[in-house]
Amino acid sequence: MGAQTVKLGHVEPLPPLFRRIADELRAKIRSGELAPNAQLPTQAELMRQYDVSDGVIKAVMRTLASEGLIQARRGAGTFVKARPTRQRLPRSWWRPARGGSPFLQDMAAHGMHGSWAFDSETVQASPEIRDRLGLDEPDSELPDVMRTAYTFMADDEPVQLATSYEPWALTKGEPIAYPEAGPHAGQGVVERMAVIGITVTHWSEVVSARPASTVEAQALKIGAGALVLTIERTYFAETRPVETADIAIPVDRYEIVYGAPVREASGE
Amino acid sequence: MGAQTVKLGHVEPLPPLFRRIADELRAKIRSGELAPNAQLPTQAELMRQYDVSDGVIKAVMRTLASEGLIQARRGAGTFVKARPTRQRLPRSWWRPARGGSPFLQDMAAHGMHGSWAFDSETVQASPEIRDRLGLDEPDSELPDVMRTAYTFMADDEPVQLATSYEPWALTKGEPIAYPEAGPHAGQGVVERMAVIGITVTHWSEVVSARPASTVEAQALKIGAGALVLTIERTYFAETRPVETADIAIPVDRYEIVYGAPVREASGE
DNA sequence: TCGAATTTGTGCGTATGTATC
DNA sequence: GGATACATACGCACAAATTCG
Repeated sequence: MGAQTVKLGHVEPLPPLFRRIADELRAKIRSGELAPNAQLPTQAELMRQYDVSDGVIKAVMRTLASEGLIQARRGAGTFVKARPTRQRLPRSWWRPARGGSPFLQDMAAHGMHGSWAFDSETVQASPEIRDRLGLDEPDSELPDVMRTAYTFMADDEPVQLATSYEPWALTKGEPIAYPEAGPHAGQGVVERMAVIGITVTHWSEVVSARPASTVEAQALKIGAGALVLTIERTYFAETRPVETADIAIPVDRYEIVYGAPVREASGE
Repeated sequence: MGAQTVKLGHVEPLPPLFRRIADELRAKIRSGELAPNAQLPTQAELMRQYDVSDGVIKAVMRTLASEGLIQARRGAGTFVKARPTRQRLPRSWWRPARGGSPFLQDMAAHGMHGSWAFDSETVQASPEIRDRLGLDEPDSELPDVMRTAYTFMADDEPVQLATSYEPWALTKGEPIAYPEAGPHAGQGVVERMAVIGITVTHWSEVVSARPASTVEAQALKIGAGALVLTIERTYFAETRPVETADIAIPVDRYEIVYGAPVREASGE
């Protein structure tokens, strides 16, 4: 049963020059003819080889760079990006109800050393965050969420940016009001909520991707416009959202892994 | 006395022109001053407004387009992209051991009509696929995997490309050898494997993102180079991989959702 | 239906800035 | 400092798609 190709009555026009050249170079990279870390011919050299103007070659370079295949270093040259078996950031289906920071657990399970920096303050939530947390319109200027910005590091390399939001109405005056201060600092949302009698029952993560913003690129030490995976994570106690977070992960160095068991049907 | 050069600490250089202009336009879009579906000034107009050359404006447009904020239509103009509340593709933690195609179930659960096209053939696996399936080097020219290429549609719009690989050694001669033929056509991997006595115990999905290839862009009806989320899915029977698939999903129209319960610690 | 005007896409050539070797 | 190499910017020409009288 081979592939079926149906030719309709119209001719595909040739792709533009820069795309055809990009295709050629991409093939050479994938085939290994251009090995990882090898230097590509200089742009001037490529202009001669293909007999095109510099604009075309630059478009080719932009294309391949946006695919993460090459990296240009000003003054040095353009190099095939080594694909050093991207680190995997496990996001376990299994989120234990006790046991400390999920991030540290995941890191430890994979032999990495995790650490983080943070910054907490109470603010008024944006409409989107209000929606995700199921909050009403604020009727005053008072803050309605605790916002905490995290930078997570694995082996001293930044791997995640996260901004977490918790309804201030839930945690105000509680010992866990500041996620990273007090006796329960550094623990996960599940554990901290348990302290104030809230049982987190499930979580949801919405995964997407986009180019990094300027600030994200700086914080993650990646090039401007490099891709990041984005995760909107929300923890629920039954139907009520109790925490939500925006997470950004650079896609060229890390990939994320989900997994779960397959089970016979049962009540839940 | 000769001229003295005094270094006053370190001055951040201004971002390049095209980036500053892109920042300005991005802000106008986010603030709503440029509403969704509104037409941007033409490139010629922008050249006058900012008093820059056409190359700069084109770079600005490329930048914003790559961020998914605008979309240019040749001959017509450039428009702010409406963000039509992206459809969510649920990827349930819960994969029932019985019940037919997971894709159809997910679609039905969200009130969409799912359908798909496919093409199966036996081939020799690439080294990467061999690695994911735990297969040995082939010692002949004989095929070692069944490859099936799928195009999944939701409400007649392509939403996923998937290429599935199953070890031929497992399924050769079995009634489920061809995933989409015979009495068990259209069922999920879990169910089909059960037919030949293999119990799928868990799954793993590695999520990443990259620009779409030319063929992917055509199949998904998206622009060349638009972003796709990629998933490497593998089903396991205990420790043995029994199926793996490469999945591509356009990021501008769909986002994927994972979720699971939080539970007290127990054996598994 | 047709053609002209408009608008974006591709390509060419040149000049200058800046980082690296 | 000099040579090399990529990044940014200017300006022009033409192609391709759309719009509109």
